[in-house]
Amino acid sequence: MVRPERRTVRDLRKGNRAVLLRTLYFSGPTSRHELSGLTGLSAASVSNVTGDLIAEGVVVEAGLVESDGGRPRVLLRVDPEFGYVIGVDVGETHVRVELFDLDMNERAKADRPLHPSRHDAELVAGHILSGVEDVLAGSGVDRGRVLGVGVGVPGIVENGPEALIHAQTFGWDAVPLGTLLRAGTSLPLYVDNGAKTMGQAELWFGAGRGTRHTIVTLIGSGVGASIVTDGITYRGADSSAGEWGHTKIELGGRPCRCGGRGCLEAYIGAEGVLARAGLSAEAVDEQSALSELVESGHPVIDETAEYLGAGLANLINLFNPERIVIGGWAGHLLGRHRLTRIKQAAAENSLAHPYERVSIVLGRLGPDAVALGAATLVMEEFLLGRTPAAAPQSTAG
Amino acid sequence: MVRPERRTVRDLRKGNRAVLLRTLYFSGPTSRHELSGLTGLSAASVSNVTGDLIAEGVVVEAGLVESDGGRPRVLLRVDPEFGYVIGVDVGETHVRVELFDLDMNERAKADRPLHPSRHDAELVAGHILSGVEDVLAGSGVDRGRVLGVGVGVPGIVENGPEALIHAQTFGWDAVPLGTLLRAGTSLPLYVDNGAKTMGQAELWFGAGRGTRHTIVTLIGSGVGASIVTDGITYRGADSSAGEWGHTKIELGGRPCRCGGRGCLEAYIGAEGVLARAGLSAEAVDEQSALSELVESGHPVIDETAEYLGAGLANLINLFNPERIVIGGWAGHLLGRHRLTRIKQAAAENSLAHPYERVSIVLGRLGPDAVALGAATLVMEEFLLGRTPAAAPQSTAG
DNA sequence: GTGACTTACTTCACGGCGTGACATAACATG
DNA sequence: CATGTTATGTCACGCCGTGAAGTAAGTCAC
Repeated sequence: MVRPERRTVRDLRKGNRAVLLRTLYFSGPTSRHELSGLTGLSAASVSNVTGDLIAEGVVVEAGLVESDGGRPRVLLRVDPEFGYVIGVDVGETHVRVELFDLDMNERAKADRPLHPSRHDAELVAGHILSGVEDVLAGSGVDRGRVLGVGVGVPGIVENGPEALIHAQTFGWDAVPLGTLLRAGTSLPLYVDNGAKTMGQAELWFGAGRGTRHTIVTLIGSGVGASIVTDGITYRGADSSAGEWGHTKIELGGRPCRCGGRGCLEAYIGAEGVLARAGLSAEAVDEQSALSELVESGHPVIDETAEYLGAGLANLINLFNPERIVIGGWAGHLLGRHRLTRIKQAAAENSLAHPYERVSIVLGRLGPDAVALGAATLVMEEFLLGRTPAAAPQSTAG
Repeated sequence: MVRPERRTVRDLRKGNRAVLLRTLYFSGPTSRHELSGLTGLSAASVSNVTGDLIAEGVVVEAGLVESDGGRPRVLLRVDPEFGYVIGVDVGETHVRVELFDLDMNERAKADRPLHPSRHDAELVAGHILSGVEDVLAGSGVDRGRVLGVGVGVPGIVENGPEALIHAQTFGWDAVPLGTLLRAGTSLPLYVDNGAKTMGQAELWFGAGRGTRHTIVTLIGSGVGASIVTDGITYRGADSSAGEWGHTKIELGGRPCRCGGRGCLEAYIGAEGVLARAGLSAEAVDEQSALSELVESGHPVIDETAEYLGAGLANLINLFNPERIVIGGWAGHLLGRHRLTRIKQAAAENSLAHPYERVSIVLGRLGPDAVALGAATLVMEEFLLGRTPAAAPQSTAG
């Protein structure tokens, strides 16, 4: 049931400010005149609000456009140096911290290796915190100009009053990562599942750009998905939506590392594919082993394409998306070599109507988009006008 | 990507009016004072806006509440007689038209039998139109006071400029039902899939009341689902989302009437269950045959509960809902006798965390809620302030 | 150069909004 | 009937977006 909220005349301004800021951000350098057309706001209001934005320093002028007989348009853009955002990718083998300007240019980076069997929460939190210090030092960016830190983690992120993380592969059960980090920094924090952050990166800057009903799959050793419904990453009742990897595709089928049977992940996750080809994921390097199977045309790969296509078909029937993006390193590998077969299997296993509507494409950002996506969590807040706009030197919590 | 819209100071009023109207509708008789607390609006604004609503005739006073020493509160409520809504259920064997007042009390009803093999679009449209005339005559309600007609149909409803319906079981391929109806009436029309309308009925008045992340399943001869994300029925890119029945639960498994294999519907749809028990759906009466199987404890029924549970588990993993409502006549039958088993299967096949969050319950409105739900489509528009509020005698298109 | 023309932007008065402070209404109690 | 209490109505205020009118800043013809 829709639960609308009351609004005051001031929310109006906040909303229109956000509309303008977002348009400016995604449509690049734009004149006030054009903005008026894009947003539907009157020229007067555009002038008024952009005036505020310029006074705050969020927006700057960016040159003129020559005219053929009139006053030239002044181009406006979000000042990429107005603030900075930090994205963190917590993976199986590393913690990666990246600092971006508002144009999402990477300005500094820090990597911390993780031993695949040691993922203590304190260790990871420590790596994140020291990584943040590193990128601050490395870029020379003042701490007060950082709008926040986004963190993409594996597993389920339960967004209550304090984010709790349940990550089976890390042995994390209700780890309060947010609290751990907040003890070490006063920067605003946003924690989300890594598949969802990667999905948001593809949605904003990659193969999902411009779409509103989109699913970004993340196929690596494990399998996940980010589901975007009507432009918003769907999180469900407590943020664990999108566990596509553990939906059943073959009831009572192959055992999965989640303890269940017949999960999609057991068939199309890298570990599952190798196992089906008779290889132990522990004995070989996953990535090169899978690559070899693909190159050599091993029959298991065609079978995998079938399963993947059927898994996508289920998403198509349930969500009726306009685009499906295949991501993750294993997804890229399979997609590059077997996209036609995957699409064919998707077509065979979905209803004609929704299948016609969807385009299935490969991710454009590569498997390293998790940190970028995590940074967009901060950016999202900024565009909604919820971050301290003109943070002087403060370190808001 | 979120696409916010500019707003003017007038939208503000419209929005707050809608907030108030909706609160009044769902919270029953309420005083202005209480409304202020419920909506967050100031007492002054509540007075102001309710004044408008009363002047329009939408809202009426509904008695006083005794006080212990102060001015008594005046209770307000939406006038159930302000207008009327019509809901239509287009099923396999009948077209049912019902007229409700705004409190959703049924005021008149018309039934038109349909021969299971004759579903010409013109015939159905004719039944709907004559049914509408019947309920108008039967209730004595003036045509000008009808806010609109909602229609629930089987199959996929493609909501473009003109609703196109693709219903395999009816042999409908892109039938422009909206256009057909509009030729015969000038009442506002809202067409949607029957599973979705039933879902909205359960969400508003049944087992889903008060929830925001909800899935209502419709298990009859066929299988569908209505997916409510964040309070809104999810429709996807072109309204065909929720085709749960044709997701694959057993790749390459039993043939389904959709032409595919291994669809959930082939296992838990009434027709599929009977077929698995060796009965032909055409030779027996589906409902009594299934009922008999359930009563006699046929092993196929336990198996069906397993499949159903696994199917629900997939929804739980993907959507992380707070509630799942089992509806449809076959769903009721199975749920009444095998709910524990179904839940157990759902638990076994879903991740622990999202499973803990969800409650799986039986529908409360019975299988006949399709027409009621279709009427809520009109009600929804009314509460958003999009229907001609004080329709004098007109017949808006 | 200069004036006419064109286009982009700014200013301003206006009507509409929600709000808090205050006024009033409508009851119970003593 | 006075007093206290609570619900509701009124009003001036500050803020909003808008259209109309004004201003800025170019091109172009001559």
